Amino acid sequence: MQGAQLHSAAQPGFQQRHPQLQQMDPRIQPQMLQMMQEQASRQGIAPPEQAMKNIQNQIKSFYDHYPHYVNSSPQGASPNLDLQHASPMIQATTPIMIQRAASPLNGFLPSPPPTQKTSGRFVRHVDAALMPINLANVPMVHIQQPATHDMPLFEQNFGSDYSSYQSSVVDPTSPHLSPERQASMRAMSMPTLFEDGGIMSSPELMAQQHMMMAAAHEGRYFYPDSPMRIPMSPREAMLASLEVDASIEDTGISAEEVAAYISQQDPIDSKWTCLFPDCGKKFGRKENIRSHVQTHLGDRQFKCNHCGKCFVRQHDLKRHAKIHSGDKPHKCPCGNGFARQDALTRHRQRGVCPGALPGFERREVKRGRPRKNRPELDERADKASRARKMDARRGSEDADAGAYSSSSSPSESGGSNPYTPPPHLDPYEDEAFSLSTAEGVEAFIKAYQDTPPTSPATGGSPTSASRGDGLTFDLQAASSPLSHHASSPSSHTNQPSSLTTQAFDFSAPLLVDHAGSVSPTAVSPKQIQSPTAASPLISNLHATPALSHGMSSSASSSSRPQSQHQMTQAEPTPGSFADGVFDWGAIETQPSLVTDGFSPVGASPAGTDLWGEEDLFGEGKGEEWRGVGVVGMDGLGEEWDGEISWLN
DNA sequence: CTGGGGATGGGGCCC
DNA sequence: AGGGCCCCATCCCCA
Repeated sequence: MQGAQLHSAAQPGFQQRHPQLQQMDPRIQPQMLQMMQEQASRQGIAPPEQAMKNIQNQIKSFYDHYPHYVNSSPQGASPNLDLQHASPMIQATTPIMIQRAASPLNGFLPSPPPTQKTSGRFVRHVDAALMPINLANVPMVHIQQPATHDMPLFEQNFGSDYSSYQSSVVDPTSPHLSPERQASMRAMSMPTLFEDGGIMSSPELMAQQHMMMAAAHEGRYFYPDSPMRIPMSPREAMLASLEVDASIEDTGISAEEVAAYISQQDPIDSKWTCLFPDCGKKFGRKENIRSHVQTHLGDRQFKCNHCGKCFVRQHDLKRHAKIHSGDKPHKCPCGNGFARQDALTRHRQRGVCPGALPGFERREVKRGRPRKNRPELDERADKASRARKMDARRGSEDADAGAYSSSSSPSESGGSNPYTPPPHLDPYEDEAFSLSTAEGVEAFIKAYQDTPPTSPATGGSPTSASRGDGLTFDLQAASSPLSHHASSPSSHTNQPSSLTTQAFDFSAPLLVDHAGSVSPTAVSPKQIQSPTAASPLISNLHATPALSHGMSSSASSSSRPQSQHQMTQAEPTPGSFADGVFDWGAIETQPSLVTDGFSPVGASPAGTDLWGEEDLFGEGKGEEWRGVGVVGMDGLGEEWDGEISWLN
């Protein structure tokens, strides 16, 4: 706003067209106007009359506010001379960012002396970056060397309160800056004023900035090019030593104000108490409570120029500044890197990787919501067996009573949906469904069956279930061996005669070949199938009963469109996928596993056993593989382990 | 789509 | 000055 006014304040002929500026205030020097003219001429925008008046008012306001800049000038009312004597920081040909947005005359008028209290406890945060590029936003100010060597010392002019100066050291070539940031800073570097009466080019400026940073790095906290070896202020030196793109903000909060919130040291515990309302924290060290109170007051003087965040302590600023470099020097043996040591320590203490620290056992990395606690396989099999016995008994009773419709429509089967387990039922947690008694099982099954359908259902039947594609599975054949197998899961491995059993045992993988027959042989993901053909194959499989696990093989083979299946016999790959990937849990640990979600395929007569399929795609162990998984759910609401037939 | 839960980023603060 | 702990916010993954 103000900047925009200044922005339009100058153009060629500006001085001639507006002599009233000097007429109004003789302190306005020709050089000053010349500066404005030069600056504005680069902007190329004509000043409206109102803008000129605004400038007049602003200049007048400035000198009304800081009259001593006129009176104290050894050479009369010369703002320019005041500039030279104002501060060695300004006098030195050093890139110092003067951020005093409160005055639109940045770079033209001397910085005011340390103010008395400015804005109470509120932070008077100044961010030049928010201002448009104009006269008020000249980030780099170069002032020529003073003609005289008897300039006043920095401290004489400004006392010890350097914090009143919102200055910063900016090094666009800092290795801590990203290339993008460096480029942007180079682009933002404005020509420098007053350098030998002219304008200093950006490369020269950057070279000097680099010199100063180098000096700071070597512990020589003087402004370069200064024959007087003008020392930096302590804060400037501190920032220079940090070698970060930072600046010091004037928050307007005095030390006295901070101290006002610090109690006297407790004679008993030798601690200081924070007097800020509703705080009362105690601190054992004065400096700690001081910075604590500063956080209350918002007295954050250390500003990161990269993101604008401010900190109470320079230590925090320095630590923060590292995040902008993207550097993560703290490496874990697992390959992860961290910007901070404590982050690495925490990571290794979690035991989520091979780099776990001694004493912190490595555990499986599993992000996201964990699965429901599942009993061991034997326990699940036992419970499922009990459930199926109940299922079979219920099924036969219902068959006698004609309770099940042979229709595939859920509405025709009384709305019961065998694919929709009641979400509120958990037989492991709900005492109302104690599965140790027949009544409990009955209650569970009934509640299960009464659950309204929430997805397309195929209905239930004492002897069959129908898929959406019209294929009917022999559920009687499925459920009976299941019960048998569930009680002795290991007795059926690799026995073609117990295909339906294997479908829910999942202790061995199955392969559905082009003929529709199911092979229990352990198969490799490297089924012979071109990657391009694999994808449509999966969709075809999904639409057809290619996954006949859990159903009779005759049913699946009879309806398979054989032309779409070009699989050949798989080769067992011991030690590879065949060892573990066919276990559902192991599958999930494979990276990049993608599934299309559960698609119901079949159900037991009483609806207590469900099974469906999932298309799968994954990458791992240097291979890319696709497959179709089968997952079952027993009458207890528990998932069975799944199974995958690898297609490529 | 939503919510739960673990991992990480990062600030406050202590030592 | 720097390391480390605590805590909170956010991200990410999953059900």
